[in-house]
Amino acid sequence: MASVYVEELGRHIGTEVLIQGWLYNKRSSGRVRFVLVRDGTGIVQGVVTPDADPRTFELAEALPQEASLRMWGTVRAEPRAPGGVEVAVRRLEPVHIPSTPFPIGLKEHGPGFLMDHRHLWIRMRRQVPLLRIRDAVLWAIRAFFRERGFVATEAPVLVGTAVEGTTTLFPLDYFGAPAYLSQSGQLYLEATCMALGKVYWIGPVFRAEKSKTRRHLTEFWMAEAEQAFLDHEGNLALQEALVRYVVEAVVAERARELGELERDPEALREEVAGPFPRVTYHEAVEVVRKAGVLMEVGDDFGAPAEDALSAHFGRPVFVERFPAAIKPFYMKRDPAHPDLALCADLIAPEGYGEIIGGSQRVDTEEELLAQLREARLPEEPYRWYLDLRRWGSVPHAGFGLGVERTVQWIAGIPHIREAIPFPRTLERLYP
RNA sequence: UCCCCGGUAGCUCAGUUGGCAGAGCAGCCGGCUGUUAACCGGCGGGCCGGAGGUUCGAGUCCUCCCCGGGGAGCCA
Repeated sequence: MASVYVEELGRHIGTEVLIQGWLYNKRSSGRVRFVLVRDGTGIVQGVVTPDADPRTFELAEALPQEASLRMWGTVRAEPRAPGGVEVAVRRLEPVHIPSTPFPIGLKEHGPGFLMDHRHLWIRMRRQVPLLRIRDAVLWAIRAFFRERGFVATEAPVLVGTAVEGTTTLFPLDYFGAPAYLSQSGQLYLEATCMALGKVYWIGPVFRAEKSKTRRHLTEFWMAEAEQAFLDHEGNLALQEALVRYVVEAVVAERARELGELERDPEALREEVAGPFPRVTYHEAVEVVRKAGVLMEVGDDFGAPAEDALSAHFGRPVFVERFPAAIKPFYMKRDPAHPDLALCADLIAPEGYGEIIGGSQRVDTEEELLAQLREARLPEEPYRWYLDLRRWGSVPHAGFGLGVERTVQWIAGIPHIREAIPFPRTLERLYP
């Protein structure tokens, strides 16, 4: 008999099926025993009565949590069941019976304990739907870019040049030469977009920031896009379309999982329904100050400032045209205001922080040399990058979207460490 | 790097002005024919993070260290 996944059971009502999975929980009321079996797509309750064979009836009482098993039985509609169906069990067959109790119970645990057992924690309620939502976010990003003719490409993870400041790089020894783990694939995407027109990649990037907050990881995934002949305005339109597309796709494909996380899909939809508000850096500073958060013009937005913006607009909001002095060297200046950069950050609603940073890039060698000098960066490591401005340079723009922050926002979870299977944080490299 | 909170049973925690180490869950044994983190009865389970100090006496007070969590700065 071919096996069936829990998520498909609704199509098999009245027939006998085989389910292969793990024992999530069991309950007993004397002569009626209940086994909750999970298989990655969902959890279903099997009902075992003395009508089943004696071995099966005994197993329903004796199997410990996380025993792996095969379960044969008839699917029936059951209004009391969370998924609407349950299985009248004919036979249980263990695949592996643990000899020691599973460390993670169904009651509360502390974050330290759970993180020590992350490799097992990912099997539990909340973690499974969360990782399924992450999957949907990643597929939606790929689908969006594919529909628009972007070419999926790759940037190296081992690099010899820093994109941003060198203090946040992980250094390593590359056969005796200094090298780093990449903080961003952007510079390389600028090169590939001159070859392929419009490109994107999704990959891991690394920041050696000593950040201990609920929205930081040292290793996280970025979805970065770069398009030739795209200007600042077009860049914002692209980002807005992407974020709306991703939210709509996740709401459509993972409504059940959002429900399991008690995330209201309609509230999410509403947040991305209309055009995203846009404010300039200077307007944003005013909003933040009126909200009572102290900051000076010329400062970057801290977490309290982002939260104030987020609370004020209640939807994703673009903050554009930051002072060039607080932004990286590769951003093009606003021709009307040379002290401002043609850039924007997208701040997620509900205090989830910045999820996108993007800009139009410098497109002449002279400007780039001048801005490298202003940033006190050496010219030599950027020789190849300067080359891009020597042969057929064009206006171009792009952005990077933080995948985990996006998952965190869409899933509505308080801590970013649950938005990736194996988070890397300041004090944690294991498991 | 700085600030705040915490570390007691496998897990989550309580532990009074310093005076015999506790509960719930998990485990084991038993009960219950519809349970939804089921419920009911019983049993076992401790280097109170580590070192030093104060004291007749320290889980409790003091000092230092280690570990975890939250936040700042920085960032997506």
